[in-house]
This record gives sequence, structure tokens and C-alpha cells, in this order.
Amino acid sequence: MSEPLPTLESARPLDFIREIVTNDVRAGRHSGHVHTRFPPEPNGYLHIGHAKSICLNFGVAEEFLGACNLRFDDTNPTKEDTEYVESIQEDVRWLGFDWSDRLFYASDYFEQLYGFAEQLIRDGKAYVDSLTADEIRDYRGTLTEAGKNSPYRARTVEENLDLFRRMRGGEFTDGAHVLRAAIDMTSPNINMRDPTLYRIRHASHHRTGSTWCIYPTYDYAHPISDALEGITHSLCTLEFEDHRPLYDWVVDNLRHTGAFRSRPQQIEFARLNLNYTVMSKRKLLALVEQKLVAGWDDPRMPTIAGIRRRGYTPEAVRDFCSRIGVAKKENVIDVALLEHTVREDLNRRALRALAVLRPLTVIIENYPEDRVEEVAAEQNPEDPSAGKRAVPFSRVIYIDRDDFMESPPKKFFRLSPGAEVRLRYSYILKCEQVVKDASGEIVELRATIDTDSLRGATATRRVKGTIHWVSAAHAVDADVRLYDRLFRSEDPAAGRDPLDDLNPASLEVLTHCKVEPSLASAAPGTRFQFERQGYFCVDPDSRPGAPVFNRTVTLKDTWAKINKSS
RNA sequence: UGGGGCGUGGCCAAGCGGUAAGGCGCGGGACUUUGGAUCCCGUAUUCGGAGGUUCGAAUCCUCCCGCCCCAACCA
Repeated sequence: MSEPLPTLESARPLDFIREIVTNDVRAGRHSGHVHTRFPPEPNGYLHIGHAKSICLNFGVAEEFLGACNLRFDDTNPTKEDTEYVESIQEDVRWLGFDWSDRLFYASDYFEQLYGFAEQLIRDGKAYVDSLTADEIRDYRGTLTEAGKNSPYRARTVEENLDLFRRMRGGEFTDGAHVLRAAIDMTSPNINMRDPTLYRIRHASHHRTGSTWCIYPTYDYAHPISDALEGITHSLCTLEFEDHRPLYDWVVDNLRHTGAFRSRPQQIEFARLNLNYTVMSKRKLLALVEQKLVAGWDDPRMPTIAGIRRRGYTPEAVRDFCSRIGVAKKENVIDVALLEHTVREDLNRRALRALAVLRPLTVIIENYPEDRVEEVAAEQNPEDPSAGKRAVPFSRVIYIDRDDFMESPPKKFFRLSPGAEVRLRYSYILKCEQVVKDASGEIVELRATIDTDSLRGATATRRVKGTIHWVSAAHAVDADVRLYDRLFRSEDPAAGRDPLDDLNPASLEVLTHCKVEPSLASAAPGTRFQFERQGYFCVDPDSRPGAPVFNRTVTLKDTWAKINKSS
């Protein structure tokens, strides 16, 4: 404990939350301890927006030598499922965070939560209300008008206790009664107008089964869970700002029970919004249920599972989270930043590969038919230690149709009739003849190579362009899915429903791609950079010999820019 | 119309009374066997607006404007 806290030494906290925590530690609050928690409700898969909260909570705990709990906020049995609690754990782990033995569930506290509720009743701070949901709404008043007390608010402690026990006992139907905190029906903060603490729900809970038929609300269970776990800083999103007085009310009115390990403080920050990206759980659920996507891990989904399958790395996601900052301002981050961090990471680590997405046959007339040469290709120019691989070269090769233009515009540096181009890692190629079929479609190219131009040869010349290729005789067939960005929700301004934006074209499957032989049995999850084309990840559905690739992200394409501007 | 928040370049974001960090994006250049990467350079006389205090304000005060959240027995 005498170990210096590194964060305290840094000149400036990274954000306002770390500043608050720093000050708390300096002031000796919570004996200098920092304990956070990531509290998802298991009602869906985690998405990129959750990554911000995960990185923040686990990150702060790590930086201040504290701990971060993983806690499932499973207080609403009708929406939750074990499939989600499993996927959430997998996703948090994938992001690189470890909750050690601190895995909790709000449902672990149901018994205690119930006991605290009886305590509130005994203290005259809670009562059983028997108004209908509609009536409660009417009594609550409006944003500008005060509410009024429920006629049941005056029930005696004994009556309340009896009713509450019978609620638990299953005597009543859903909605018949509700337990409410007695606070202030005239409060300008609507959350303080006698908020609901317990409701009757004859529903099976994914963990407690049918042992309960009354369930605590978030506002009641959350602060208590935090306090029981010794949480010091309870970080949540902005929409809970108005709930803070209630959070404090619950903790302060139950503190005398002596059961709490801390007096947690709720601190709010702005949630992540990404342009072009659907982030609403409701909508993502709809996509899955309507089978508009293959599942929660469809590579077009902005879920952690989806981007993992697509090829994003946890390092890139974490880097992204640290670069977007944490503040209270509503924000819409440009996905270009996410894509940037992904490219930056992958550029450093992904092995290079030659792959031709739209094959065009090229016959090299001055290259012997029976000859096969192995050219040395770098595994990764950014990382010499990755070594080299041998790629077979022969008389008939495929190049990408995009790399040939019969009548090229001025700045087109690739192949065209009579022009020369470098074949990556290999010879300089010159297009001698364009062969077309009856309909005028280009069928193949006849070309020659400069036999002295192989890399390393003394006579190596420079030509403007370099293109990728693959030997026809050695090529392996592959399926490649060229996804656009994450599932698009473009133009929020136009008010379009993201669900209407599912464009089938965003999932284009090319079945006749040709990739270099070394990729034949690449392991699922392996990431490659197809040179000049983008980053790709081997899909888990791949079978040896028949790889399936998902495009993670494109390369920056300056040609497209030049092309657009001219 | 009540309450709670927030307003710094296209998008984020530092800044906390001493004369606008950084990242993404964008523009230009160098280098290059990926039109990738890398490396340079440029990109807010101004901080929502108007007043005021001060030698000095994005930072303090006043008023105004704009945006977001809250009336689930959701979280």
C-alpha cells in the first residue's frame, strides 16, 4: 500500500473522471481505494458503445491500483437471458479485462434487497401502493405540475409490512401493488416523486427461477449493489444524472443497517455515439430477430462479437476508447477514427498476402510454360522480424480487373495497353495485347516481362505503379465478403429508420476470388492485409482449403480521391 | 412552461485569469517495389451570443440563445 500511485504523479488527469478520482484518492476518501464496476443488464449483446464504459471502468480501476467488478444488473427477468450473460463475459474478456473472482449479479442480493425494503418500511420510508399504473402516472403530476400523494401513502408500518410480505408470498397478481419510497411528490425532480422500489412480476428469472415474484427496480437495486460491493465510484451515463439524488437517498437511508462497505458516488459521463452506426439495443435486437443479419456476431453488426468476427482487434478498440476521451458533452464520433485505430494496429501486425478479388487472366508470353519460380515476399514490411514467404510465379497469372484500364485517365499508374507496371515482389510487366470475346468483353491480357527486373537484380528499374497478382496454376479459390462500414444508419438527420437501411449490397459475396496458396488453410481469426486492398480476417466458418474472408476495413485509397477530384 | 446537464475548428478534446495542446479528417510536399505505411508542412486572431470586471478572460460576473435528458411497475 506504500506503493506510489502512478496516476497521481502525472501532471494532468486524462479526463474529468480521473481528475475526480485523483482528488478523492489524494483526499484520502475511501481510504484511498478505488473500486469500480461494469454493470450491464444481460438483455442483449455488448456493442462498441459499451466498450467505452468497459474501458473506462476497468481502466480507472487499473490506473489507481484498484479493482473493477463485473456485475449483471439482472433485475428485470422478462428481458434477460443466460445467453447474454455468457456473451457479455466473453466480450469483456476479449477486450482484455479481468474481473478476477469479482463476478456478481444483482440477483445475488435479492434476499438482502428484500430485507432492506422491509427496513425502509419499518423506518416509515417506504409504503405499498395499490394504485394502478395509470393512476400512479396521474398522481405523479407532470414536468411542470407537482404530483400528489397516493391515498395509500398513509398506510401503517404494520399494514405495509403485511402487504409487502404477501406480495413476496405471491398472493397478488402483477400490477396489483407496488412498493414505493416515500420521498416527495412535489419534487421538481420527477425521480423523487415516490419512485417504485418493487413490482410484482410472476416471471421466471434466468438465475433465480421462480423463487421470486417481486423484483426490485434499477433505482433501488443499483445503489445498494454498489454499496454492498464496496464500489467507490459508480460511473454511468448522462441520462442517470437526474437519478443521482435518488441513488444518494437509497444509500443514505439504508446506511444505518451497517451492511454497506462504501458510500459510493455516482458520476455521469456522455455515452459513445458513432456516426453511420446503429447503437440502439432495441434495433440491434430487431435486426437479429427479423433475421436481417445472421446473428449478433454478424460481421456487419456493431456488437463486440460482430467486430471481433470482422477482424477488429481488442487493442485497436481500446486505443479507440482512449482516444475519444471522456466528457459530459453529447458527442458523435466519426467512425473514421475507429477505422484509423484498426488500420494502425493491423498495419503493424497483419501479415501481407496477395489476393485477386476480380481476376483477369494475364499470359506472359516470354515466360516458359513449364517454369515456376518462387519469389520472396515480405510477411510484413512494417515488421522485418516476421520474415519472408515464397510465392509461386508462373506464365499465367491473375491480376485484378481494377488494375487494368484500356484507356486510362492521366494519373492511372496501373496497367494499360503498352504500359508497364511492377508485379509486387516480382517482375515488371508490360501489356502487349488485349484479348476480347465476341461481345467486346476483355477476356485476357497478353504481356511480357522484363526478365532483368526481378527484385534484387542490378538492372532493377522504377515504374510508377505496383499491382498485386497470383499465379493461376497455384491460386486458391476463396470467398470474400466485402463489407462496407459497420451496419449503417446513415443520415440520422434525414430521420430514416436504420432498419430501412439494410442494403443487400452491403453484404457482397465474391465467390471467385483467387488468393495465394499460403492462405489455403489459414486459421480462422487470422488477419491479413491483402496488399493494396484492405485488411481481411478469416471467418470462423472457413474450412481448410476453402477460406472465407471478411473484410475488416479498407486501406486508405488515395486513387479513389484523385479519381473523384478529377 | 418545472428540474437536471451541455455549448472550444468538419468530428472528438485539452485548457481551470496570462494571451488557443493533441488526435481523427482535410490540403500540400518528401520518401517508397503496397496510389499502403512512414516523415514533414498547413489547417480557430478565436472559444454559442451580448454586455461587464481586469493591465490582461475560453477561463470570473450578468443577461440572452441553442442542444440533450426526465412524467416505465425499463435499465
